Amino acid sequence: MLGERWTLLIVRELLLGPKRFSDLRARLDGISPSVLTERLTRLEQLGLVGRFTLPPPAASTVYELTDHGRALRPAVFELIRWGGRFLHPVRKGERIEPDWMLLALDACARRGPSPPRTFQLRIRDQGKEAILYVIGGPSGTVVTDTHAAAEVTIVASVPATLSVMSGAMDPLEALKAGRIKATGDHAALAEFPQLFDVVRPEPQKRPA
Amino acid sequence: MLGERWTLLIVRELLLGPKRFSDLRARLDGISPSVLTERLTRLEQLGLVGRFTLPPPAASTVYELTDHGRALRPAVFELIRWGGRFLHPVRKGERIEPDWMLLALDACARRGPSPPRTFQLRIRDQGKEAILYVIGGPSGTVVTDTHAAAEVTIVASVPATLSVMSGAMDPLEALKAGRIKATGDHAALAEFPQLFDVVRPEPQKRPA
DNA sequence: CCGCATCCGTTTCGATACTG
DNA sequence: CAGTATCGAAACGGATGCGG
Repeated sequence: MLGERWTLLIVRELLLGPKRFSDLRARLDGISPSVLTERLTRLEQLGLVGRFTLPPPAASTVYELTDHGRALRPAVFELIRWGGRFLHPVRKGERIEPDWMLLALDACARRGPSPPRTFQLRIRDQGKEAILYVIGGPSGTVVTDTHAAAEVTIVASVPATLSVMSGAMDPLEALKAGRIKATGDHAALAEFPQLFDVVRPEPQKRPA
Repeated sequence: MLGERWTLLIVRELLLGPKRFSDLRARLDGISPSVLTERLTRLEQLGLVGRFTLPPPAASTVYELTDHGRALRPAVFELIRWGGRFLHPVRKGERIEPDWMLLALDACARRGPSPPRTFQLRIRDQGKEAILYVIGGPSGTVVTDTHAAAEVTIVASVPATLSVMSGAMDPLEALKAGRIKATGDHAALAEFPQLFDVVRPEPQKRPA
């Protein structure tokens, strides 16, 4: 059901929420409309994706994961965690949508105890921005909104975020070097990487 | 790296141990030799698979996962767990290799506390047999050999094993009905399903 | 615009035959 | 046994068109 090209990538996109046909097309580099149609139809038949028409005035079609589809989240997260090992350093021309980082940070959030801090993270790339909250404590989570006040707000690019969360670059050094910006309790910043479990990429191998 | 057809299935096969070209071909229904060659070559370039020549007198080539490849185990396991919801009942003509069940049982083994029993399981289908040990206790595991003595030995087909482990069929009833055979402490048999965390398939939906 | 359907040149696939 | 060679069928990417 999932082994064909594009299928798991479509599921990944829809894990971020319902999307329109053209949204999916724009976020999946190189997919052709006919293939996207075919995959969505098939995923709908399989019961992994539902198709809905928004009420007026929007009145456009959106695709959304069903319960069966959402159940793929742990599998996709494990694939994301695995893929992390090949992500350093980010290659030139590699497009990483900021809100993919929501999945990446969630997939890599430390499930055990971590410092009880709340960070607001604003990830910017190519005019797009994703805002998310990373919450430490007994069980870490990553969410798109929260009532808890963030002690620190970090503004960073996608590559800078990856470097800092993976521990490849120290947050305070990144701040000094201007790679990230931060407002709030700068001291808490040093604990940020402790909120994640990242497989450190070995410097040696970097397949094409 | 993994999105193409066959690739994840090849990884799944190799998670069970090193395999020869023709073994892989026989276990992947419908793959053509040229495609298998292409996929193996690519996986080797990517550093997920290694190719080795066995010392004489065997002197044949085997393919084996590298550390990077083996790191896919959690992702494959999550996919297996997810797929379990579509596995009941087993369709006619659906070929399930007995040793795939080693992966399935391992993927679904309850990670939390479970009854401290050891079961030997002999899964037979189409003249092939897989022998494995399911060990309960504080942390359940599934292995292919153990020094612990098994309290019960179960002999079952693939579909019967799936039915019993998922809780769809009670072990003692399965025994009475002749769907499985057992030697040893029959009373312990009733605890067998407690060694697994299985997503119970909803009877409603069963996509093609 | 959005959601496709259609067409077309290219790539890839599956099946089978064949070779070192 | 481990692939390579070949060939028709299917799938793909890209462009274009078209109705709502």
